[in-house]
Amino acid sequence: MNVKSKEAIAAVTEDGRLVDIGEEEKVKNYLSFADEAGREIYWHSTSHIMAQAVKRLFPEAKLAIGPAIEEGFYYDFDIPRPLTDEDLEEIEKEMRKIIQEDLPFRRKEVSKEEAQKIFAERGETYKVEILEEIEESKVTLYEQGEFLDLCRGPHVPSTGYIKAFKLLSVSGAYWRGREDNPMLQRIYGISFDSEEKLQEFLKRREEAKRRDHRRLGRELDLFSLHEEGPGFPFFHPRGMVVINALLDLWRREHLKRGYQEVKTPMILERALWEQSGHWEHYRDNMYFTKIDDRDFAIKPMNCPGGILIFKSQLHSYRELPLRWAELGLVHRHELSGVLHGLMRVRCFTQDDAHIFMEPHQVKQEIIGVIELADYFYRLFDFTYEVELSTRPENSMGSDEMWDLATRSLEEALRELEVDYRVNPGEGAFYGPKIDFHLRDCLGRRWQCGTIQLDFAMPEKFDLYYIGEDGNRHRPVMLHRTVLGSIERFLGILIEQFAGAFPLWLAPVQVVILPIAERHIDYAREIKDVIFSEEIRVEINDENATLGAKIRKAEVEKVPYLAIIGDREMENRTLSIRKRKKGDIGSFTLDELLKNLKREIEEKVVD
RNA sequence: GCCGGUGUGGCUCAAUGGUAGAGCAGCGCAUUCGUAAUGCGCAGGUUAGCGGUUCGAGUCCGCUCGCCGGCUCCA
Repeated sequence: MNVKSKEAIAAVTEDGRLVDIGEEEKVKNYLSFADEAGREIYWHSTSHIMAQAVKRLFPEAKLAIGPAIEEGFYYDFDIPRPLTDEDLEEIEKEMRKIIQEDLPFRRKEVSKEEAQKIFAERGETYKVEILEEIEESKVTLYEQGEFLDLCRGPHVPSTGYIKAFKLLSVSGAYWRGREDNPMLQRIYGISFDSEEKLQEFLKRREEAKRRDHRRLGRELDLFSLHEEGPGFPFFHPRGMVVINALLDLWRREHLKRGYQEVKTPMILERALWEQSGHWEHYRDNMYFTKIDDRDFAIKPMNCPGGILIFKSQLHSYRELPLRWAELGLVHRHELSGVLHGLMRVRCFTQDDAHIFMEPHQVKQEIIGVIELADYFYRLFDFTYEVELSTRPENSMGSDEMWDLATRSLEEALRELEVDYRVNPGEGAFYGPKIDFHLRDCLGRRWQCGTIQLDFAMPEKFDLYYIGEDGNRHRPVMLHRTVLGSIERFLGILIEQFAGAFPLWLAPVQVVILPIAERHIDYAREIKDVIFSEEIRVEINDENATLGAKIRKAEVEKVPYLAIIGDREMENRTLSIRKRKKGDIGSFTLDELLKNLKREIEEKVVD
């Protein structure tokens, strides 16, 4: 938008700064709600309106921060009383008034000291605290009516610009995200430039709930969760079919890429975990037990086990890189409040692998893992986000080691031209990592694949191989997952497909529906043939109408239904119904089998 | 772990402090049916658990546990 239209809410200057309408000089273009930056301004402005409403209703409330987020905005308040849903309605009502009043957002530039004085007078202790950390001598304030906030801006010209909004939820949030700080009340909301868009958003959110893996997992009889094992999921026969179909492919692809499979015990002596550094850095997340008076730990990671295998033999440089994959069941004591269906659990199966290699092989191996992860994610049309996490505070190893490891990861990402974000201080305690994040049906991001480079563990365990020169050399170790946790990945898969898995993953691929009792024998014959072709087939011979059987199969999201009545028996054919599409016509058994096999082989995603 | 909410048959939900009920699913019987729900019947609950208030608690209060939405933390 180069011309200032009536939808314009802010502007971008030629040197790339975002400014208010009215402040603009040398404008490159104007922003509206249609622009990402415009939406952010719109949402941020709505958060100011919400804060104003809260201050009107709760004059004692103290303001913390109120940014725009990916979808919407929030504002944190320190209010003595917990807010209820009724309070939210009152706040919404007040916001409507403020929007009606069409108060202009006024920008003011003041000195930092002056700002501190203003906020101190108003009792806004959090704002004063924020000001203490601002280095610039000048700060900007935004004022609409009686409301004043410390803010960089820009904002929409006036409160009347906000056309439709809704407050979505209240929840607790630590001041500055630190556990030891007081807990504030955070109100989440969203706004749009039309009521229709708001309604569409709310509808989309409602529909997303129907894709929730926790709901579908129960409805499709894939898994269950029980009070008796919080965070420890139970997989049912149908869930295991999906997992095993996935793992079949996983094994084939790993074999193809030169991996070998290993398996290490779930319980290992505490001394091992002390040596690996887990005792020092990861103890709070571990479970412990005692056997014959010796202390053991339930493994939270698979690496020490893999290391013991490595150390069980002398290795030559000719063997490297050694790629050892392990579907390892790990247990981690996660805080009770973070458990979430299959996405966040206390025991999960990592599709782990440890690669032991020579230093010069590092980049190539990282590239290999990135490509493998990409293969799996593309298979399901997942879009994913990549993050590079650097050295955390509580970590082991030297700075040089960390620099080298971090650089290697960066180089591999650059070589493959992968877009990524840097996450400072978020690496593992033994090395930096590249993480792959997938999104669930509500847009929440979950880490799945990870590539962690580790120079520390080989040191701790004195790992070595014999080089070409006949001397001992230290291998570099790489920890990685591709799917991440099988549990989490299944959760994402369920939500991605809303339970309607591609044929190759579907727990039941074909259901045969005999129309009347006299068709059952023939239907069983057909079933046996399909079954012998390793296709997961069931027969619904219960005493119900065809319509009812079809409905049941559709609800269960079975990809193909084969209907058998008098006509089919006579012509030796099957009437085929495709999930969500309906009747697709008559096929001979051979034709059906050929089509099914092709669809399975090609792993068709529709 | 923290903040808030919440917990009634397998599932979805009813029940002014006064006898716990419905639909779906399940089971039985009848029906033998042509592309998303055939009919009738039966069974199923110490209202998450423990304690308290009360003549009387699913309902009010307290504690514990689970779950939901966030925060923090992570695959």
